[in-house]
Amino acid sequence: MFADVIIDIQHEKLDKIFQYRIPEEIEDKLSPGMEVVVPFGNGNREIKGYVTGISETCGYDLSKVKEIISISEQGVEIEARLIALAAWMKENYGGTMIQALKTVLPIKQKEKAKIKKRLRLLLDQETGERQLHFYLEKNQKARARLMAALLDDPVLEYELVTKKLNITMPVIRALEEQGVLEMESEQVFRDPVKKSEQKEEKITFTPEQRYIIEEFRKDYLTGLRKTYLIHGVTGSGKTEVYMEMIHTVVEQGKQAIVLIPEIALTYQTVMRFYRKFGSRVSIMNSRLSAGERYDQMMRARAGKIDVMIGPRSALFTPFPDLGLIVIDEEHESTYKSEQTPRYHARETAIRRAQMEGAGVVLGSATPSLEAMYRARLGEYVLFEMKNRSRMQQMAEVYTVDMREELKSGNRSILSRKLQELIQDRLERGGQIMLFLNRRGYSGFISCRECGHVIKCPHCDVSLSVHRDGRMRCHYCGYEQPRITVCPECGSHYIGEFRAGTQQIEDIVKEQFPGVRVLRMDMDTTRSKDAHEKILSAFANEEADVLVGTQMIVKGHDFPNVTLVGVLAADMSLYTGDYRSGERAFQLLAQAVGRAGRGKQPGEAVIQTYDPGHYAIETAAAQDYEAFYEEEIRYRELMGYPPAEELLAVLISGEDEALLEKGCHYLKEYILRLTPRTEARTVRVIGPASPGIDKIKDIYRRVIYIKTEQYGTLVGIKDRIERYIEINPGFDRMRIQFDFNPM
DNA sequence: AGCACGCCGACT
DNA sequence: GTCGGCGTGCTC
Repeated sequence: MFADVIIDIQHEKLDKIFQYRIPEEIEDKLSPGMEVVVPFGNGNREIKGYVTGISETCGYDLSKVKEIISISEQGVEIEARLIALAAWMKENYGGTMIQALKTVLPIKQKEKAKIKKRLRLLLDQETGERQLHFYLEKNQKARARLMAALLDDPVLEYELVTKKLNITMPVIRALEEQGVLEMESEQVFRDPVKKSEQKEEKITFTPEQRYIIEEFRKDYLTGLRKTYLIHGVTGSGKTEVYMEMIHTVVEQGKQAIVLIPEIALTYQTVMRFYRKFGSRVSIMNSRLSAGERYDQMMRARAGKIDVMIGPRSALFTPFPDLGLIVIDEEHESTYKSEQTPRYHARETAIRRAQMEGAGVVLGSATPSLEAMYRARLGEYVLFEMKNRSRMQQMAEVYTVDMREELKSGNRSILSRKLQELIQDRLERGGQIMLFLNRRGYSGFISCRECGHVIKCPHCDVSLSVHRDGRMRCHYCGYEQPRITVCPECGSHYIGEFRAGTQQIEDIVKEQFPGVRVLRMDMDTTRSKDAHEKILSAFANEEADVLVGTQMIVKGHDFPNVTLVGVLAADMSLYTGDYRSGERAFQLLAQAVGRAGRGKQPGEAVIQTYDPGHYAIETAAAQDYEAFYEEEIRYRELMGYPPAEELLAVLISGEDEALLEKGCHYLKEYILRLTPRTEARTVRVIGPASPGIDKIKDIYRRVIYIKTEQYGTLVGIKDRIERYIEINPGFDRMRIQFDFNPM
């Protein structure tokens, strides 16, 4: 008997299956999912590996096949279930089995968040120079190269040294022994949440809450496992409902996973779970160290935890008896993975639940079109929560047409209505949130005369102007001084387009002297705890106005905020993909929902150049149903998901001409494939450039395939995978699959 | 990633 | 000649 083993070495070239002979003594003990020790390489050094399958035959030269040394102590059956899930992911989302496995195995995750190693120079500049001369004299080129680099910059990333400088480990070790440098690895440990007072609040549920809790309980206790979609307006108390459901599950001796978008994973939310479930709750977030993450997974596996809260990756927590998966803010795009396999946590959760006999609960104030569509089809049970729980009223919303503002001579970014309301709030001591989805000091630069936009020479995205007078590319970091003359037509009428959060901050300060403003965007939250610091400062009413990007509208309750201003609603409206309407609606609805979370009623102002757009109209009216009806009609008409299924085939490579040719052949192949499969119902679009068609000198193209059956797309994906393996030229391109991209 | 192997310049 | 450093190729 032979075992398929994936070895525990982090390197692309070794990212494949190796077959080993299974010694007789362990033959009946070994099963897929177990951790084993195997001999590897010339020196037969002992390496950990994971068994993914067992077979009678061996596809490799038998004389070269080695034997498994032993089974690692921890090897448990739970991973076997996750391997089945990984296989499903590979099948449905594309990529290799290894990629899928790495996504799913908690052990692999530990490696994924690899520790950054660095080299630090121990000598001072003078001794260093002498050492450099010494190496040069002895003609030790590699050592000299490293030494010179260290003299330039005394701390170097290990990756940079090995990849860019082409220095190998023995060289580094030699210098280390000579006392020239030291290796250091950064690893930050900290407690997930400090143990604090654990007192359970007595909550009285609204009739809506009670109904859902009871219905779920009835189903669960009679052994029914379904997928539920809770459509609950902001402030309707979804979290309390989740907690009661989890309580039901935990009572039965089972465990629950709660997925939350990373950004909403706040101290407040977590504390609520802590108060209810005490230390049987564990939290995972990106700030936990690799080791700590691993510990959490092992605690879960050992049955020491009942509830795991975390982002997308927490979905693979190896609980011994999983009972429920909750996905909060189900519509968030962070639930879709950006790396192969590009899985969606919603679908994958439903699959895992099915395999392990668990239930799934999806919750959102603005459910994704997909989820609502499935609910309407009867695949999910739909629950509605239409009332805010603590007798709060919905905010009053005003839509302001900015074209009218301009006509009346108001050239400010703030409309008169908004200015008036800000003034009113400042006088009455209420807090204000101003929301704009753009980063930096201002936007891109364009020529008023010929329309030319200044772009990054490598990435084909517009450069952003920063306050220091330089223009930067947000993808590759390229920068150049600010331009004053149009390089195309020579015009001097060239300038910034629209404003950024920093500019808004300045304008507000100027227009309302003495106002206390906090700003939250990519620039101000770069440092570690900046995010929480800004939010808690605002919550403590240390500022009157919070100006920010997307991140300020997600999941935070500020009871004293009674005015929300959306400064440029259109910005998310025309991003050139079919989800832009949905995204705009969600963003606006969320922003509006931030107003009036306390005792006082709230108001919101939406500024737009297109007040008649259905996404803006329905968001202002806070009418999800109306939005859904309009949007689904558009999707059905155009054949977009969820009405039809869409597969994006992403093709990238350094050679543009080769890429064009590859795309052409690929499209031809797909077209040849389709008449045999599903006649005319399969449509192939492209190849086109995705939004940005060049990043870091790598060209990108995309071919879209639309059809009614998901299965058809999976079939096409399989055929393409085989096609590119057989045909030459494709090895110099990268091909990825993205099902129903977000 | 980490090990063996083989090439190549420098030094006895 | 031989020693030691450095690049290359392979791993079931």
